[in-house]
Amino acid sequence: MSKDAVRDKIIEAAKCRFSHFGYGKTTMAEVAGDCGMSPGNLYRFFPGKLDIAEAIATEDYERHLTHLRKLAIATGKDARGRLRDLLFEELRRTYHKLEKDPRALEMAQVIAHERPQFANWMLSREREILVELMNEAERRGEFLPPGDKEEMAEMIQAATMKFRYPQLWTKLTLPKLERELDGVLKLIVDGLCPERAQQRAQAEHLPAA
Amino acid sequence: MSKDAVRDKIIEAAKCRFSHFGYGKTTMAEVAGDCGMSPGNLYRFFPGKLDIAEAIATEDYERHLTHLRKLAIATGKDARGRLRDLLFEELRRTYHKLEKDPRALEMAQVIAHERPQFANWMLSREREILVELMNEAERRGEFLPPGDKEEMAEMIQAATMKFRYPQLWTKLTLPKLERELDGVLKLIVDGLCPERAQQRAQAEHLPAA
DNA sequence: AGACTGAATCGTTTGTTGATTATTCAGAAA
DNA sequence: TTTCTGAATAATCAACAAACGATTCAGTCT
Repeated sequence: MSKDAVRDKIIEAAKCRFSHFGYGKTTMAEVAGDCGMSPGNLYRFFPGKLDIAEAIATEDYERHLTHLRKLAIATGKDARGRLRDLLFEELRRTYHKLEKDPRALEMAQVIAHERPQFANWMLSREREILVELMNEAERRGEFLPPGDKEEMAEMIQAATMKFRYPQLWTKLTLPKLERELDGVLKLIVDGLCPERAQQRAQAEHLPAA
Repeated sequence: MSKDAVRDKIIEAAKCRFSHFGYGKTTMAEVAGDCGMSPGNLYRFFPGKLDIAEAIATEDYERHLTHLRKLAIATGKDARGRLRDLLFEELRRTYHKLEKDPRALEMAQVIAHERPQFANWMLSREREILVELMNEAERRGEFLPPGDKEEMAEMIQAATMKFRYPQLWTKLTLPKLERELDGVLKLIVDGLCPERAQQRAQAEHLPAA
């Protein structure tokens, strides 16, 4: 069997154990046993237990990212709608995952705690997609984000941080979170700047060109 | 001595102990001793140890709120500048407090954990100030926040959540946080909506009224 | 030689016991 | 009667020991 195939087998076995009994209650010996190998041999494929969990999380997140990418460039929606879909999908996914599945919550917490860089990696991958969304918007002439797109993506992430790991921050229910996210989206997209409304009022008084 | 005076004395003694030895390492017997009374007697003034901590935090936060209120209606700054001052003050205060003072961090964590409602109370008090800021802006004709002000304040808080307890979320340094907050503020105030820029462009082509 | 095993190591978790301390309350003092 | 005390209670914490399990590596197998 190829090295990669063995790796996948280990990931599968671990995924099964982790989701059934939890990360903490799964031993390396058990995973090795499920794969028909000795515990020591696992270390030829992964540096440690945590790295197996990380591999599982990475695989899962990559799947999620391809989904988000589709939303980012979907036809039949304007840029605002696509951004909304993106952010809502993100919110719903983590909400449901952490809500109903204590195993997933445990893994998320362990990884967040032991591998702080992992969260940064996820954010940066998602930022790429936000940039894609803005590039697509520019291509379609929908959007004129002032300034650097990468920086804009960073700011969107900062402003929507509350909705990224919702249950770590608040005890709000999903509907409430969704209403708030809609509000923040509106804030981000429309702004509340003074000239804005003045301009809009001005524009309404112009004769239709 | 009046009941209130005794209460204050207890708060003073506890504040002294908490800031010197920490909440966990301070016993009710010690606080009572400092006040020249028996431990049991404390319970005629406070329901429990945690309530003393809460009273201290409340007092401290009220002081902070009056400071914020001044910033919210300060003359010589436009609404945007006042909002910026407000949010920056909030960020700097908590950053420094939690950064250099492990005792304050401990108290914040204990209260946040045992009295989840307290954080909500703080948010709602701050929201009042945001509403004041917007009312003042309206009075001065600086601002035209569309829609309900209370709701707008809620959204501003949601979008700036990351900067409220910065060290719980990230390991970013204060300068980086400040740069990000500026970016988010820009996002909030200006928005990145398509029409916005179009309108601005349009407005530039208008003859000066 | 390279792939693998499994016993030994060593850090972590778990469980236990004793001490400490928040909280209560029967009664003493005012 | 009201205010306060301090011993009694019950919950929590700290320290220590035992068990467990991640990781290593000397040695076996192919």
